[in-house]
Amino acid sequence: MSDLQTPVSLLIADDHQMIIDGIKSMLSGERHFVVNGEANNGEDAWSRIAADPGRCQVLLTDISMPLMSGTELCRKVKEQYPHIKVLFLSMYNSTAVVKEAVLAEADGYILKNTGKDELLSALHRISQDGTYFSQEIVPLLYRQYHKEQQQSAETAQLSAREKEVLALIVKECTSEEIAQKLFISKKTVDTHRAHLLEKSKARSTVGLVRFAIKNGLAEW
Amino acid sequence: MSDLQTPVSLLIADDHQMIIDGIKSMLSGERHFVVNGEANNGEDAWSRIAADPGRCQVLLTDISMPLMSGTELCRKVKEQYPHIKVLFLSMYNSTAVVKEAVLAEADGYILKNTGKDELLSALHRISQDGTYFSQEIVPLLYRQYHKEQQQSAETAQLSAREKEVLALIVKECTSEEIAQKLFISKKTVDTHRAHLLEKSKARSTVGLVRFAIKNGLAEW
DNA sequence: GGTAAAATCAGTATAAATACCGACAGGATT
DNA sequence: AATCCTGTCGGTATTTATACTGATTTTACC
Repeated sequence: MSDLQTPVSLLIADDHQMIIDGIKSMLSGERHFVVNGEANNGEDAWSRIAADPGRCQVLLTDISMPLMSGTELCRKVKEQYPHIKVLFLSMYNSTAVVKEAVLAEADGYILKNTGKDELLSALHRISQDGTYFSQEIVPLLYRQYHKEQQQSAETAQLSAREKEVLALIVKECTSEEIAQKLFISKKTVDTHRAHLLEKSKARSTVGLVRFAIKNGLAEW
Repeated sequence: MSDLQTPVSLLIADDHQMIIDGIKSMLSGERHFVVNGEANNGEDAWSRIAADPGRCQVLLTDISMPLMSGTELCRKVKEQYPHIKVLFLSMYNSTAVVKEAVLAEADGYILKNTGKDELLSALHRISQDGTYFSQEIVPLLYRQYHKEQQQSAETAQLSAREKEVLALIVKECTSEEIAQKLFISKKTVDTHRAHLLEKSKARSTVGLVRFAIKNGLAEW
């Protein structure tokens, strides 16, 4: 994929400029990698890739970003330009988020609280057609893999409708209001709430909100 | 405070190692500043400062960290070692968080989505006995200053007890449970809740949770 | 020593959420 | 054909939260 003469080109997408600048500084001494693009949101990143797909070999992206999330960005990239490798940079190590990333066909996933060395390891592995997942999240993947078809699901896979209801709950809507907005009965909303409580193992609406936040299921 | 011969020594506290490494990389070319200490939580940072107060001239710290928050760390530092400058690095630009920082006698406050240039400007200003607050948060400070004594207070200043109750609400406790934990009547908890709803302008408990998150009033 | 805010508690009433029960239609899967 | 999941509703009952009004004590501050 790359030799010493032609470094691997990177595109960094993160809404925190400090992270971008930090990574650029870290890699400034590296001859194997060169950052030749940056974006502060998913849509911007997508435009840059679409404008010149050959310019970017590895996409280093945050999960939660404005306009377009990292996972959505990843999906689009993998669909259109499967040659581009995607490495996620995330704050969260929750099972659901990791699972989302894997389903989006990510090549790697590292946490922001890891250091320079691990970043370089990840980039090396990924640019050589490998994958790299932080040590902290490997157990999550393992557990996920082995419990996938059990309904125990501490992670819970919510249906589309349930996610819709949850998003409105987080927006401070009452069941009545949600019913009106979705053109369904309040009773149906209650049923969805009950299922959400089960799947998220929450005790109350507050728990649902926490669940939504941790799993990136609501706009913030 | 410093000349070209003796660079300004920095201590960085952030639970995201990547931020620390990023800043170190950014400053590696700078002769004016030298990072000679790092910590991943507030307590660790405090230990390092207490161990050798002369080693650190500027403390660069995150707001939300495990064990001890950045604001608490700042308070202790300013109380014991007022010569140490404190620059906050934060994800949030909410009025309440900024106010907390200012009340803790911070010398500066910059957002993580700002870049290398602004970081250097901030460090220069602060190390020369000045202050530096990100452009984005200046309006917040201004507004805060002028609306301080009005009860309109879109930010709301919660009492210690109210914060205590709010923290438990976010932890999925019911009013009953909160009452038991704080050894007060459920009725009193209800009163606190009512005041919290007023001050936060929330419609329900969900709104309180959002408020707590946005203002960094609950552990996450 | 007065004033203001905070913290405490009570009563009453309504609104909202949760816990159960049961049901049925449609779609996908086996 | 049988099964499972999703989405859709209804009834009933209980628990929790919210909206009022009003009150006392403590604390802090001027």
